[in-house]
Amino acid sequence: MIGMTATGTIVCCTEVGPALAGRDAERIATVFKALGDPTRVKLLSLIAASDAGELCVCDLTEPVGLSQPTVSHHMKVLVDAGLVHREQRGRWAYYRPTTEVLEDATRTLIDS
Amino acid sequence: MIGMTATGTIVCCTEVGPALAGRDAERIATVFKALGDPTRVKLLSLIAASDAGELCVCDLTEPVGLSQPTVSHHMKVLVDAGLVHREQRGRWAYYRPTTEVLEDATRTLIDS
DNA sequence: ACTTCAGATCGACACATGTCAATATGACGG
DNA sequence: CCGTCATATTGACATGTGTCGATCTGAAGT
Repeated sequence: MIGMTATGTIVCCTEVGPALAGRDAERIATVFKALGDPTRVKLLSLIAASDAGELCVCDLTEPVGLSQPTVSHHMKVLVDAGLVHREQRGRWAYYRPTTEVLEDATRTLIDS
Repeated sequence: MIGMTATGTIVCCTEVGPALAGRDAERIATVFKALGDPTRVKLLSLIAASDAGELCVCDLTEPVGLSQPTVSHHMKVLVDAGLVHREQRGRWAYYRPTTEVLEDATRTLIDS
């Protein structure tokens, strides 16, 4: 926006609405940051596209071509961001996507 | 998924659909990574919420409390990700959000 | 042309992040 | 209980990232 001071100088800056609160911005950034890595994008898409709607780590290491600890680490990031839900059944850990979190983050970012 | 080998051993892993192609995953990750920082979340929300639908750098430094070079750097990241459009008018550079990119990334991630 | 002003780029620094091998944990089967 | 299997955690390392001060680039105005 272009305005003008009392002396006639053209200025650009005008007052602007308040930014998102710091905590909100950090919460939203955490969600997006979790998806800011190609490996985690692949992992989530694999789970979302699976027939059963859930997969365990052993299903995931081979498609992404990374070691088991690395996949485990990435899954923890996705869980901490609230993007997937972890359920232990016997020896295996099953992961299922929770799509609302991504939708909420996007809405909060755009609407407010 | 739980299956069983010819010898009767219970196994977990079954074949699974192919992951997103590497380039698609990287393209999507670039978009989300750009939003994976609280400062950039604030910047985009400030622009999206502004009355004119666009803002210049001088409007943005004060709300986020960072130096001009740092804000400039963050805006470049957002532009490179395709999340905002940059237009030079006179001395000022105006930024406007391009929401389709975020929607597309989300859709590609979830649907395929 | 010289100055001023908005914004971008550069160089440097501290800190975060992705990766792996090695090890720990915890569940199941014999 | 003892071994095995699936997964998590730890420690280490290279690379990436956010930030700033200093400087460069261009556009107006005088």
